[in-house]
Amino acid sequence: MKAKHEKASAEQPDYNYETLDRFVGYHMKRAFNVVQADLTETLKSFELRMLTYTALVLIVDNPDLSQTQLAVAMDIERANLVVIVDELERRELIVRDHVPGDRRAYALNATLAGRRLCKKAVAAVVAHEERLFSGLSVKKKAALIEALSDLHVNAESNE
Amino acid sequence: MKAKHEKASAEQPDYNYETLDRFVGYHMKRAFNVVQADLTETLKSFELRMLTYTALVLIVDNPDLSQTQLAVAMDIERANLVVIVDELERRELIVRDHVPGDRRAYALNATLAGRRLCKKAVAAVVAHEERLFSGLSVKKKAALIEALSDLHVNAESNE
DNA sequence: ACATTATTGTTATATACTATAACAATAATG
DNA sequence: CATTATTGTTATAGTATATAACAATAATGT
Repeated sequence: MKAKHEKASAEQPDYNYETLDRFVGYHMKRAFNVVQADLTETLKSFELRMLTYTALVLIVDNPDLSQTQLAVAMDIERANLVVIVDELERRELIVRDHVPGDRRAYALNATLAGRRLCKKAVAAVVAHEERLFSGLSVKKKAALIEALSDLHVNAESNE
Repeated sequence: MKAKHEKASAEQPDYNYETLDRFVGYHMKRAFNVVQADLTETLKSFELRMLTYTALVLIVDNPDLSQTQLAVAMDIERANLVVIVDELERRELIVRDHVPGDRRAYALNATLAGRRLCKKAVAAVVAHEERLFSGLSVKKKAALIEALSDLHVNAESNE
């Protein structure tokens, strides 16, 4: 008989997950934890976090975006966007350009340094996903993306 | 031309997501946000959060679980489990039973009230998932679960 | 039997994410 | 010109997550 402190075999989980295993949401959470942990490591060398990375990518792909539009695109509250934009601006990766005719609004634009860092970070995230999803066929990966995007794009449409 | 403050058509998102859309992780995050928001609403009437719900389910399905085992099962730090178990204990949904021969450890067990609440909460989560994934065929839902669980179960095995 | 090492649960602390409310400045509307 | 709405910001609170350190206690090694 094993001593009590010996770790249970990793290949043979000895917990009863029968209830939780029925739920897609549970698997989504656990799987996303794995992805997020690896993504966090991947982005660390660029001194980016998931939110600042996402914001940078969206600003690069959508010149002249306003903060409100960026918050909507990221599905976060406007108030919580401020520190994200502040950080990207402080690092001179983006600028808050003034909008002619509207003194309230900014037009967010990436700098050259921002676009360069973005390109590198995207390449690193591509490698991170290739690593994580290497066991998934191209067909299954496409199906996964389709199912997940159906879920959140439809939810965005219903807002 | 539309006035500037008019909301863009919801059916026709006018953002360029071409970079982010390539990433499974991005879709996982966005889709999970949707699931989590609905789950939060679902659990609110039971005064449960996702973590206290998960803990309760695991304790019901695994009598005599230790706190360390529960933390492992939930993939969270032992330190962060304390307030979760505290709350379930305070609500008399679970008890911290002593372990004969080991004064350090507890055996976590659900009370009758805990099992009853768990049963109702699980039923509500079943309905929440049926609502959210109604557009997904049974086959596709199974494929989604398989892909996601492959990802996180494999990661758990590699720890 | 005793010293050493490991485990269990806890406390403290820090960071990040998320939600809500309120506000000033400014634009749009009536 | 008064009223309403928008943009961005500040403040605050709650939750989740990570790390370090510790006391009490069990397991291990000699």
